[in-house]
Amino acid sequence: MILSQNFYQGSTQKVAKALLGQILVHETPHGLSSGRIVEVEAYLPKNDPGCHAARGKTPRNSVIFGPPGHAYVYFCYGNHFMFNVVTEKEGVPGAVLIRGLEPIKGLELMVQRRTRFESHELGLTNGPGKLVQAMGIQREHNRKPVFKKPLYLMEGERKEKIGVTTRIGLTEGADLPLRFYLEGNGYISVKPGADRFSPGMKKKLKSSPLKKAV
DNA sequence: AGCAAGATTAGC
DNA sequence: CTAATCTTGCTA
Repeated sequence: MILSQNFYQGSTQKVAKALLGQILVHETPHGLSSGRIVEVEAYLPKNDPGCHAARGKTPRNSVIFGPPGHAYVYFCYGNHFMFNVVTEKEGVPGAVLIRGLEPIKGLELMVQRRTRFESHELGLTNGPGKLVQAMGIQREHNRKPVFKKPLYLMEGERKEKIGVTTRIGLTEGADLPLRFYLEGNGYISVKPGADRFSPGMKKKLKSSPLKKAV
């Protein structure tokens, strides 16, 4: 069953956890590829400086303010796209970033889409930029519904426990525990406990070394 | 109009 | 550890 639009209209954190274990599917002329969601991050409507919507509505982020169940595809660092699903009812800005997939179908297709990097299977979908590439998600998918073909989410299964950590790579709101993942899964982008800083955060730390980031 | 920063990745 | 790479949004 394809997840219906009302699956996404709840609170962002709730939807983020509910998305773990669900299946992301993309049907293209080249074939079908799919993967199970194993890692996500929540971006909240309120008190979340890390959310793109935190500084108000702009042409780029306006889709997060719109109705739930739509894709927010964001171009980052000049090389990579991020795939988010819009949450909350219309007018309330919230989104969930998909950060890790466990490949199910279309492995060949995924490898093909990422061949130029000669990635091994584990490196195929264990990161937001990677899975977007492996699934063949593109700029055009921005603002498209994810409760309709060709790019949509299906009901999956979750047996694993949900782990929680802070979000990865943020300069603002980096201390909030809004990253959720399936414990023990091999397709998690960054292992819990590993410290990693975004270029922006490094710069920030450098300019004020005394100001320790909690 | 110009510039800095960014929800990352791969390669040294 | 750091360059790559380019769009967006802010500042002048």
